[in-house]
Amino acid sequence: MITLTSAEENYLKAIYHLSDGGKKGVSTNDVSAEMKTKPASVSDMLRKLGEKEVIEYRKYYGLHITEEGKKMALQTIRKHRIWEVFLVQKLKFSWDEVHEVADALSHVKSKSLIQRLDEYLGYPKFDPHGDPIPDEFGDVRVRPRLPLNEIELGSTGQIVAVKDSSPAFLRYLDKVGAYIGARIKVIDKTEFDGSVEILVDNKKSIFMSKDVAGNILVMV
Amino acid sequence: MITLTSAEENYLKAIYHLSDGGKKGVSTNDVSAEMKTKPASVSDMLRKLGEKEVIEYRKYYGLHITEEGKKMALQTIRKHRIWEVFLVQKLKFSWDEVHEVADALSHVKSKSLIQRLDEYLGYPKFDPHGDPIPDEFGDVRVRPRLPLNEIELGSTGQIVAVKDSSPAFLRYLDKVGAYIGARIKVIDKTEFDGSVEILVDNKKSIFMSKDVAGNILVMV
DNA sequence: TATTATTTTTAGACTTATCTAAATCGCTAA
DNA sequence: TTAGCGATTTAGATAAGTCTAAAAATAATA
Ligand SMILES: [Mn+2]
Ligand SMILES: [Mn+2]
Ligand SMILES: [Mn+2]
Ligand SMILES: [Mn+2]
Repeated sequence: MITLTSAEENYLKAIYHLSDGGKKGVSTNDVSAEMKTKPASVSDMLRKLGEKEVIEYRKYYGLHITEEGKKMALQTIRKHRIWEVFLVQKLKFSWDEVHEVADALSHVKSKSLIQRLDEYLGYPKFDPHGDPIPDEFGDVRVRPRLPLNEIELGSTGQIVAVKDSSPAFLRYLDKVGAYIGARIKVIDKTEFDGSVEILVDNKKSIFMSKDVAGNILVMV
Repeated sequence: MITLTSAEENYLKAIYHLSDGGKKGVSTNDVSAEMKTKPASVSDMLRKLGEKEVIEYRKYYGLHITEEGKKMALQTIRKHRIWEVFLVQKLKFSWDEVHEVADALSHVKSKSLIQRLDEYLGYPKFDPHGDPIPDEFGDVRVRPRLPLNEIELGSTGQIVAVKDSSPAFLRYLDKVGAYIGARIKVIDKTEFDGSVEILVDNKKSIFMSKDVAGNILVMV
């Protein structure tokens, strides 16, 4: 049975995201940028993760996550997202405050803690940012979703997730009144700059830049 | 502002308990036994805690906890006990399973997490083992309480806490039907071996050895 | 009080995770 | 085809927390 330290779990989770769920190879510098640690530290960590066979690592050529690595990354992601649900739903944190705390909580080692928490929360399928929560086997419920700026003029849909979970972006969405679950309709699109205007819940109209719209994911 | 690592917090908490809340001095070996680490490791840690002035440490002569140290220990204890309440009340852990997990959770660094959790739980005053939860200023609600074996024959009272929180002891209490909050009456005492017999909630009679009775705390 | 026993500390080693500085590799542009 | 640049790894250092073995200090006992 492979066990990972908290640091190893964090690196593996970052690698899973960078590799787009295992589809792409990842470089040392990619990981360095994501983890905000120096490339030298990353090299050392990649060697360790390679020895534990959660990644396939070739010196100077980057890495690929293994099937075992994917499984473990998904379990870490599962814990992280379940804790985020708890913090927002039960403790009334706002969705821009939970990432760091959930990270710390997700490293607490206990067989039953996450099962019981999951049960307590009613087996949530998505986290506060709309990201799917893998089940205990690592299976993920995929929802087809598109960036808001790619939705056709006149179409309706529902905001289901955000690509950017940074506090700055999330607080901006709070300010303008966009939220996960909102029903939207695209009422104007400007080709020139890619900006869009949407109607939220048939009430409020919001104008947003292409940049913002590209980070909002919609299910049509 | 003094900050402690998780290990330092754990040592300081142990020291607080060993010193009976600051009343007694504590030796290196005491701490070693409590923490299950070697005396050599303890010496090193005591030096660090001394430098941070949470204890007053004289080589070869043991230590005394300082006022600042007491405050910090009480905050760690507060977090630990609040998490224990959460695990038992909300996640349905049994009271013999929560200590380790609560320990890990209590080291998560976040200004607001414990405040919000405390609020969510309705500001509990006691943990699942009947131990008082210090408030955010470190103030503790003291309840006068006596070991069950020191209660007079014929007296009534209420079980309010346990001295021994080991899983083995707690599971034994579960088995015989003793629990925090139970109304009891001492219906027999044997001078010879110190054993007692009690009536729980005017229904069930329980016979217990002096050893067991001495670890049950009663408010008369 | 002198010797022995116990307690405590020091010295040196190991592990994990990080850094800086220096060396090395691989790719690309001349 | 090779010089040079950027990416990557290696080497060596640091910090925290632990250990074992040995030294030193204190306490107990004869
Ligand atoms: Mn997150
Ligand atoms: Mn999230
Ligand atoms: Mn406890
Ligand atoms: Mn407790």
